[in-house]
Amino acid sequence: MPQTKGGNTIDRKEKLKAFLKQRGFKSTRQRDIIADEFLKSGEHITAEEMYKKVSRKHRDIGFTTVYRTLKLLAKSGLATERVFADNLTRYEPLSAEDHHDHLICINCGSITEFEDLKLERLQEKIAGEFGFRIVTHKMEFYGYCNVCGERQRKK
Amino acid sequence: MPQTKGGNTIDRKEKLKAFLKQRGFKSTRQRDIIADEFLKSGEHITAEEMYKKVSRKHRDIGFTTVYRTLKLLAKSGLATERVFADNLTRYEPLSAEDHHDHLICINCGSITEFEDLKLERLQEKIAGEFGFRIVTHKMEFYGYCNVCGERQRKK
DNA sequence: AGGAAATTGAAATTCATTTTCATTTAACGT
DNA sequence: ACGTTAAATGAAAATGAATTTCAATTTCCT
Ligand SMILES: [Mn+2]
Ligand SMILES: [Mn+2]
Ligand SMILES: [Zn+2]
Ligand SMILES: [Zn+2]
Repeated sequence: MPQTKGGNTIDRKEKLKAFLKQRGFKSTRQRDIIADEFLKSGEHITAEEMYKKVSRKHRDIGFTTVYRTLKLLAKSGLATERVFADNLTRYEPLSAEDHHDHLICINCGSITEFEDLKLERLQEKIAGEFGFRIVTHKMEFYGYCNVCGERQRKK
Repeated sequence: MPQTKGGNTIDRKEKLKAFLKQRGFKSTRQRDIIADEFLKSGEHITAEEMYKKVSRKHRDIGFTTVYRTLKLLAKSGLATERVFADNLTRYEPLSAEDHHDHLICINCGSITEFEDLKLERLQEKIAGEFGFRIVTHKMEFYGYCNVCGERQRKK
């Protein structure tokens, strides 16, 4: 039973259905398959990657639909859009309440997540000094992960 | 005498010349003009915007040269490349030693800069807990600046 | 089942960025 | 100053991810 951030896959698919119904959108075979694959993947995945993954089993599902479904998941609150330094749009399963930031290795590309309340509070404090009301923020660290850092030191 | 971050324009143009010479690159009329306009502008400017600005006075200078010169300035350490949420590459005059982060208004687009040592230290601390060695980071706040925040409250 | 409205997927479009290539120009030695 | 060579320039073309278009298909509701 693959447990993912923010709830299990079944709960989330319910949430998607509710979202669709509420907006007058339709439940389709394609959306079901894509949401399923996506929600259990737990990655920071691009539309292209997601398309490749889905189309292995389902040749008839097109890239455009995958692309649109990921956008839809983001709008429904089940996914978050992220753009890191490579300038590709990535999606990750995430409920609206969750929040975390990222450590990105510039050597191996690994992405580590973290959550730090002190950091969030300090951000609010800094913004407050400028009379600035934060809606979202982007906090990313680029450098060497512990694996790549070790390897480098040995050289 | 327009004083810009990280030194005056003349100093910086010296630095550029040194960089060019050291690498076997050439000093050209175009590079001179573009660097001049750019260094005294002090903005977060796109290649397109910079091109428009430059080409008003110098119709013969092409977009490609502006684009390439901005990249060159970045490599020489006189400019920093930034990509904010609109996904356009912007350049700002900046010496290598300087560092600051940004508050970006999602209503009026204004960009405010700040520097916070506590924040920088906390970032190091967090990274350290993962054995992660930071090379660069991206810290951006998106929300309402004090002007737009006020206006909104009045509605 | 019937019909309106949404969805799909292939292809086309957009748009910033980057590359190509023929021509021009700067730098250096003579 | 002159010639040589390598770099720079600028127009145009290419790239590539993101987005839109549109005819055909599917879903949803009565
Ligand atoms: Mn994440
Ligand atoms: Mn800045
Ligand atoms: Zn790594
Ligand atoms: Zn504002």
